[in-house]
Amino acid sequence: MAQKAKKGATQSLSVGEVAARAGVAVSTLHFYESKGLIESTRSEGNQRRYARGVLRHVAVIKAAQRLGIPLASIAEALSSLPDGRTPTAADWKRLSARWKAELDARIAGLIALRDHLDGCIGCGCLSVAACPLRNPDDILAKQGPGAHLFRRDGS
Amino acid sequence: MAQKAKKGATQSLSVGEVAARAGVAVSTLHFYESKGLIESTRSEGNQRRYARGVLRHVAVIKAAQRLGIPLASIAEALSSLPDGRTPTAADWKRLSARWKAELDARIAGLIALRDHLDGCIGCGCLSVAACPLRNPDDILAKQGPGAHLFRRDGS
DNA sequence: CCTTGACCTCAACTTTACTTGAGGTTTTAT
DNA sequence: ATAAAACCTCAAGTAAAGTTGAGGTCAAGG
Repeated sequence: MAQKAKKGATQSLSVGEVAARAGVAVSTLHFYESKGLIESTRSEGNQRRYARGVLRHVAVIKAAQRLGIPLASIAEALSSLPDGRTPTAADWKRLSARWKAELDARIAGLIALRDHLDGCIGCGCLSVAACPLRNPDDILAKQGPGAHLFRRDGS
Repeated sequence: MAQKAKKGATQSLSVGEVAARAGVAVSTLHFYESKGLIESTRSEGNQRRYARGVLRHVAVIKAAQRLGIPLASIAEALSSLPDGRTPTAADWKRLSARWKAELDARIAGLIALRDHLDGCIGCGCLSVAACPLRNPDDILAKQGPGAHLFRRDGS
């Protein structure tokens, strides 16, 4: 549990330190790196060393995930940052605004779905062609949840 | 594509007919059956035969899925019906009311998340300990989305 | 020195919800 | 009667987001 304090040289962080401070597992950091979400340099002994900024980087990733954004989309968004730099406040503002729009859309979809459900509770027809709860061609499918709750594509 | 009209004897449906009418793939019906979500009898030649009610059964499953309910929960809910009978309007009313509550909770969680996001867009701190967007211990995590967007457990 | 604890790689496993394919049988239509 | 369409089973593949394990290396304290 307790992370042993390394010597003062905290200019770069080890994977364990990042994991502890960012609140994720070491394996997750490995995984993120394999997906191009974060970067690291290596020590002489081939161990990962991270710049302090990686903590913020991970923070952005986790925040986006809580918004329901798939990692692939997050990776894409982060790759739009110059030099793969650590997201600045301005970057975060831009990214979060973009993701907020998706969140809004999802909320709207769920609310529409709920409204239909209210009607369908009394109705009970569930017709493939006519029931808005069933019909995937109506507005709900345009932005709503479903089997593909959080669509991976940008369509 | 076009489903050839079978002879008048539509007392029981073949898997292809059910697939066409319910709007799902044949493989999906096999899969649902393997999960105990639907049932079938067999013809002399070992082919699946479904009662008409299976269409409604599939309708309920699909509707629940659109609400974001995982198949395992749907299976559990359906198994609470006497004899695994086809859901009646009353059954659907009960089930959909239950699922509506989950939907409401999810919407509330997303809205709370959005509100926090609004604040965080200007803030940008994303502190692991203090930022509500990051902190999994706050109210959002109690009912909200996240990595585990639609929780599988009943907790 | 030498034992831990932290780290390394790579492969395989987990879950959900299905789809795809191979190899073989049944039904239906002509 | 026969050919085509539909069906059968079972195994394996897919995608997302990681986790777990095996086998081996690195670093720091006593």
